[in-house]
Amino acid sequence: MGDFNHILEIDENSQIKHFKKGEILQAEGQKNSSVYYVKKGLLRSYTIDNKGKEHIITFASEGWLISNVKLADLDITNKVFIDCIEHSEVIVFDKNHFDLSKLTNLQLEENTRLLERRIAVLERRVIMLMSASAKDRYNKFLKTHPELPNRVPQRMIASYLGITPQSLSTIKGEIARKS
Amino acid sequence: MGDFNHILEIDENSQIKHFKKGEILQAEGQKNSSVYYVKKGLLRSYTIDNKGKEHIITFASEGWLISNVKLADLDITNKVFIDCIEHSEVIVFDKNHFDLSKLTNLQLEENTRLLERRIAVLERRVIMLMSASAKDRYNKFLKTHPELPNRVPQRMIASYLGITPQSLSTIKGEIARKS
DNA sequence: CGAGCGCTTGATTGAGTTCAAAAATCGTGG
DNA sequence: CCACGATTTTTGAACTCAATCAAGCGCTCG
Repeated sequence: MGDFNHILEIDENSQIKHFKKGEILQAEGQKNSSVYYVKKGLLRSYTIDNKGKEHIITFASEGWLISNVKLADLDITNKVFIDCIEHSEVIVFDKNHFDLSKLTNLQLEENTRLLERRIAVLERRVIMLMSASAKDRYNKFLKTHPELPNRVPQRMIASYLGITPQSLSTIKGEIARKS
Repeated sequence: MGDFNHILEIDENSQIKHFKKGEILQAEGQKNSSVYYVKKGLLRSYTIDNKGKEHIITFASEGWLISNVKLADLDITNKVFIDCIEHSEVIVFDKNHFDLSKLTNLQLEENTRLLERRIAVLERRVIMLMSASAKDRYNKFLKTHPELPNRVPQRMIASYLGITPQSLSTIKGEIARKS
């Protein structure tokens, strides 16, 4: 994740916690949303659409931050869940830790870089979803996250790619048959 | 766009410019990317995929900022174009204006809020693309951008929604027939 | 050992694309 | 201001990719 040392300093507003596989760190609409830094393990954030389907927004493995975006000024509230795919060791930052007015200039700069990185990732994902076939998206996923297929159930990868588990299975079959 | 007065202060690094319809403000891979605030008119940012198809990332009408995200630390460079849909009056901020180390704390806070808003919008778009049909996406678009259909060619709306102009035309026909 | 969950595989269906051509609109120069 | 060419939009037919429906297999965990 780089060297965001200042923003990740552990202080009175943060603590190390352990979560078991399947544990929910943050449920929908939770008020005081935290920011989580994954020391070890694997988390995911996802929403549930109005048809009851899960859509994974991000995976966060070792060294990554995960959080819901706080939107004081916007009526849009993305109902986001965060839970645990593997047993994980996580630094939990109280929202106060990321309270802008309490941050130093250096911390704000680091935070900005984190946000910009996230924007770039999201933009690329939007473009992928609009332009690439399911197979292309899966191949791209394998390139950018080569280690995840071993750690994440297929159905979650499908959910991340925006396709059904059945389609992903078929795609995998086609790829395997070629080689 | 809210009240981002501090970050939008005009200084020696910014200037007001007029652009004609069709003019390109920023071409792919341009080094010193600027940030544009639309006083009047309409801009768009878009990419071109490897099949040569345009995909619109954002529309920016009066009161909105538009820019490419700068990613010093990431190998990913989204090749983004910005051009003019209507004759527009734009404040062009030199990249130095948004040079983090030169910003005050207050400006950094405002910048952070802008970035977070953008993330929320992008996340919702990702979820939309993964869960909603073309018709649903179009209806949602009409709700959130009721004025744009009068100002933007259909094919660009289609490009924004991730569908072909033909499909959008068909969808519009269906909607019209119902009422 | 059996129940349940996840993955695979195949048949069918449907939303959206592609290809093609006609109709409408826009823009520009005379 | 009109006319003509260019671009956009509409419409229709054929096709394609991925979703849905459905059945069967294999593994794990209780």
